Amino acid sequence: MQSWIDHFPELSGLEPELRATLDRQSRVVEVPRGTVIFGPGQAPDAHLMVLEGVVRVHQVAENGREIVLYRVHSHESCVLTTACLLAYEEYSAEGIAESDVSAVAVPRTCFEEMIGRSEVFRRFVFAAYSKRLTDLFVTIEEVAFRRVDLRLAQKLLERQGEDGDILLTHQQLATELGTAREVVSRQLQEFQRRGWVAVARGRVHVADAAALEAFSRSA
Amino acid sequence: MQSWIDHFPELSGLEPELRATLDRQSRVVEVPRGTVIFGPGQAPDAHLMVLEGVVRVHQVAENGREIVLYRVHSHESCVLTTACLLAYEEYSAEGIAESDVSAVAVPRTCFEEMIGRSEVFRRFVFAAYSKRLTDLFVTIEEVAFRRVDLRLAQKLLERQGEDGDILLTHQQLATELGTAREVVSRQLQEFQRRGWVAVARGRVHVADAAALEAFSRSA
DNA sequence: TGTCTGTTGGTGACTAAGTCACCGACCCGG
DNA sequence: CCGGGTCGGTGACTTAGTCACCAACAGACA
Repeated sequence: MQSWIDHFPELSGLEPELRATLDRQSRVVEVPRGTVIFGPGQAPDAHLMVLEGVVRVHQVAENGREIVLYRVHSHESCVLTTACLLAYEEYSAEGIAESDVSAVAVPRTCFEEMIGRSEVFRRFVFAAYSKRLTDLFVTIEEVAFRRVDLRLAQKLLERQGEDGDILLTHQQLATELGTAREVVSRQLQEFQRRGWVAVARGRVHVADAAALEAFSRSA
Repeated sequence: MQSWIDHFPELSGLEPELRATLDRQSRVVEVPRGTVIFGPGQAPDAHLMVLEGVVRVHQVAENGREIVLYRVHSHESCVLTTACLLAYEEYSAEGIAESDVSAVAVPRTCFEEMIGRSEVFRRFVFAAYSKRLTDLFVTIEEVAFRRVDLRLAQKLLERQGEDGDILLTHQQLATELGTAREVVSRQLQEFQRRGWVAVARGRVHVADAAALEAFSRSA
């Protein structure tokens, strides 16, 4: 039998009976790009596991500035929905479907049953939690200690497409790094002067990935 | 019967049978001040719940700079040990006993049994996880967007003792905020000039808490 | 008691980053 | 082809972090 569960390698060892329960009680949901999945005042009612697409989690400060905390990709579990579910806590962070997303919604009762009865499922969930914690540790270290030019170079490499293009505005890049638009503009100018990128309205083209790579590693 | 479990209000509703199991299988450990509880290359072998004392979790960058991520206080659970236990992941963060600590060590098997069988215990653990995530979100926002002088003022208020004294060096305060020692020194000078604090070697005295408070809220 | 040593904090000069105000170029709908 | 909104560029300025260095201090010890 073919099921979404097959797409999650960590769940391959799931006990047959529990696997059937999970399959029966969960359902696939489609979320259009741009939907706010959770955020201040919006608690979800099920545990979400992403099948296809990307969810971006970011923090918005009162002064309006934003920073991207992390992303949830295909075949990852969105622990923040879980945390909301189980601890009834309020978050200032917001989760947005960055592309059209298809995900599996596991109802609360089913989630709890799985956690209780399956070692495999438990390990899956806790692994997702530790990944988030580690991601956040790294983010904090980068924001606190690493120079913006190095981080920008790295981000450009991360987010370039097949053709080396990045379809983001300077403001969006600034949000990725938690810095200001002007800073990104100036750094991109410098990168362009050095021949590493070509900038156009709403787009950055990586022209010399090797040089950017070397630069981003240089400290 | 008197047990350490009584000190954890979230566990008060624990099912009697499970409570007995937990009590029987766990043991209290004493950890002297300064002990590295977990860190790169040091995975713990049990889930830790703090009875008395404080554990500081901080991140050390390659360049040697440090930042305090969060603290685990009495009657809180140290989720990072759990994450290590269940996900076998490596962390760059380090946990240190900031004072003499007494804690309860719950062995892995017992922890898993409790998670599996008790809704109350499950909720306790997940609540601890969400608290950590939220703490980290706030930390990131502060580091990325808030001025150091405001954050320093806030930190001084947080960490002053009964008598208004803070027994930390400028370097230690800098680590609390993830900034540089010189920056802290200069800000403290300015605070002293304004009559808000009195600085001495290895010590800062809060002289006008109200003014610091107003200042730290001023943006 | 004086000396030595490691720790702590002070300082100036400089670079990096963030802020503010403003402008011009571009894009799309009408 | 006009007009409003978005996007990016710029100069002047403030805030933060870095670097190199020194002086004051505390505790160990001869």
